[in-house]
Amino acid sequence: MFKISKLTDYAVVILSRLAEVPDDLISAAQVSELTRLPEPTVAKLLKLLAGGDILTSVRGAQGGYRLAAPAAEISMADIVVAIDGPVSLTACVEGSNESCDLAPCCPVNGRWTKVNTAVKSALENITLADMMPAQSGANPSNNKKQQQETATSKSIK
Amino acid sequence: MFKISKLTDYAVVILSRLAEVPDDLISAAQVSELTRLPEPTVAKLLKLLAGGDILTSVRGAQGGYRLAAPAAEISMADIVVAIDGPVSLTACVEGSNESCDLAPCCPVNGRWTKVNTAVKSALENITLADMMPAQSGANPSNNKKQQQETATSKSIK
DNA sequence: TTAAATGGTACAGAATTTGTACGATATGCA
DNA sequence: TGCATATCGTACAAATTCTGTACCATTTAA
Repeated sequence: MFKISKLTDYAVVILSRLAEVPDDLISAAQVSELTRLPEPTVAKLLKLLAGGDILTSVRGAQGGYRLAAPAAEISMADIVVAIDGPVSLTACVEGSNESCDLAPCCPVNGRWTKVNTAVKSALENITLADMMPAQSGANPSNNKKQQQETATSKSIK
Repeated sequence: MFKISKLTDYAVVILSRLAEVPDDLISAAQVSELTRLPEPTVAKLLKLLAGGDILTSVRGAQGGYRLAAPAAEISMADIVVAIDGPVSLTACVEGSNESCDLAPCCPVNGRWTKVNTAVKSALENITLADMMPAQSGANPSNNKKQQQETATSKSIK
């Protein structure tokens, strides 16, 4: 159904918790407690996020994880890539080496690239900071925008 | 991996074939032959597309399918919705009634809506015509629209 | 040296997607 | 009227992918 994986969803939950205390080093066990997510899953996600350079990890006793950059500099695209791998909507996207049996006669060969690029830039323009609840001084002007979604999709047809 | 379903991919292949002969009525068997896709799968897709008002169907002998609108008026969002259902990246998106166990303590509650909207509008700004190979006499006026997409998604943030 | 914590790999269960089949319904034609 | 053609709707099994968990190796502070 064209959805983001549950793990990516969890990742955002974890990251926004970490964004609240950007200077503290937090262990997987603590993150699990903060987010109420199962610890093995949390550990796996933290590893993936660290591998994607979204988190900085410190090994050894008293170690843990910390955001590698301010929340406003971490895009949704970064997170999705870290968890789910490169954004490639189909095998037909340029750069993907997967073969397509229909390639010779396929009329849309290579065309998905446009869609792929569009979706990717949509994800690049939303940051972790945008995903966080409006903090004390933040702007509370989201409600209007959210109701647009229905109207927008209707207007197409 | 954040990808579009294979069926949606097939659907675009089918639709672009049909777009080449917008006035002809074509049966599922013929579409199968044109696209080299298995017939049962083609039949299923055609049904879904007809249900989504992307194709017009004519029942009975000499019946078949035909595009319900010019290719330039069919957006990728329409196609994705017809095949995969409404675009809802996670359960947390407004409008979805799925419950989320973490709702009470979830810091990103409702925030996915922004991402959802951004992705949706990216899909709405690409039409079936954009997915087709540049035809001889076809109107080559799609390019402008495609550059808008980036601007559009930017304006979300 | 020991305990705390991450890093990497492997794996079973669950959920989703994919592809297929079958009977019902509608239409054109002889 | 009766038959052949072709869509419509539903149901289902196989295959793939996702999800969650466990285990052991490696690193570092005390």
